[in-house]
Amino acid sequence: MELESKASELRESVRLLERKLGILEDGEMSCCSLTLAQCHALVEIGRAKCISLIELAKLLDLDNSTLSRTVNNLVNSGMVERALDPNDRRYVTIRLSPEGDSRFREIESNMNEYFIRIFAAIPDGERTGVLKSLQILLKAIEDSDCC
Amino acid sequence: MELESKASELRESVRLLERKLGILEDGEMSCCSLTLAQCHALVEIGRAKCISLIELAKLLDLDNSTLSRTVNNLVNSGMVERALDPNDRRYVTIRLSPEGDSRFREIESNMNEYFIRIFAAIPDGERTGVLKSLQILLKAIEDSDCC
DNA sequence: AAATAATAGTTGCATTTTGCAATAGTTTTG
DNA sequence: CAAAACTATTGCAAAATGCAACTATTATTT
Repeated sequence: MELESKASELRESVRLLERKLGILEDGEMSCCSLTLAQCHALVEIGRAKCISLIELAKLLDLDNSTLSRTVNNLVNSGMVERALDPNDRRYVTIRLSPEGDSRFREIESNMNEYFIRIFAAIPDGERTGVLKSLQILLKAIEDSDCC
Repeated sequence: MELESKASELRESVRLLERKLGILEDGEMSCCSLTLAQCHALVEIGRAKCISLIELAKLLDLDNSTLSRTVNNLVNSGMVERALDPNDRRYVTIRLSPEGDSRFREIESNMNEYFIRIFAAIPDGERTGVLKSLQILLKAIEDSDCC
C-alpha cells in the first residue's frame, strides 16, 4: 500500500533526525562540564525563570526524586538557587544563580548558532517550506496521539 | 535579523519533535518487557540480520563493554544468539533467535502502525511536502556538520 | 618463522542515572 | 479539627555506562 511505504519513509527520516540530533546534543554537552540531565534542567529553569520542582519534572518527564537530586547537584555547583515559596511553603522555587544564568546564555547561544548554521544550509527557496512542514508534522503527531 | 528568528523557530520545532518522539518511544517500550537499550539493540540486530559487536556498538554509539553486557542479557533472555565467526575467530556474529525475531517483528509492526497513524493525520495535500522537507532538513544538518 | 602490533570481545571496578516507596512538612477539604 | 491531598526529599535497589585490564585471535614487521 502507498500509505504504508510513505509512512515507513517518514519513520526512517524521523529516526535519522533523532540520531543526528542526539549526536549534536552530546557534542554540545561535552564542552560545559555538566551532565546531559543537568543541562536539560538548566535550560528549562532558565527558560521558565522560576519554577517548582514538580513542574520541572513534568517538563522533563522525569520522576520527582530524580529531579530533586539533579537540582541538588546544580545547587551544589552554584548554578541554581532553591527557596521556599512564601505563598505556599510546600513548593520550592527554583531559579538560576548569576553563574547559572551565564552558563544558560552560553548554552543557548551555542545552540542558536548551531541552528543558524543548519538553517543557512537549507536552500533559500525551501526554508519556509521546511518550517511549515515541521509544524504540520508536530500537529499530526499530536492529533494521532491515542494511547 | 530574519535568519536568526527563523533559525530559532527551527530549533524550537526540532526540540518539540524530539520530546514528542521520546515520549512515543518510552510508550512503545513499556509493553515489551525489554529495557530501552535492549530494544534499540534488538532492532539494530534485526535490521542487520547478522552483525558483530563492534559494528553494533558503532551503530548505537555505545562502548563495546556496555554493548557486550546488553547483548549478554539478550542472550540470557533467549532473544539473541552468539556464535564465533569461522572466518575470523576474533569476531562474534550476533543474530536474533526465532523468539527474538518475533519480538523484533512485533516492535517493528507497532512502530510502523504508529507512523501510519501519524502520516494519516497529515493533511492529504501536505504529505509529499513534509517528506521532502525532512530530507532537506537532514541534508542541511549533514552539510552544516563542522565540529 | 618469531616477535610485535593490532583487533574483537569480555570482565572488574566505580560512577551515574533512575524510579519506587516511605517519610516529613504544608495546605486544602470535609 | 481531622482527614485527605499535595510538594519535596531521602533510602533503597536496579540498570546503564565507561575506562582500564585482560584474553584470544589475526595481521604485520623484521
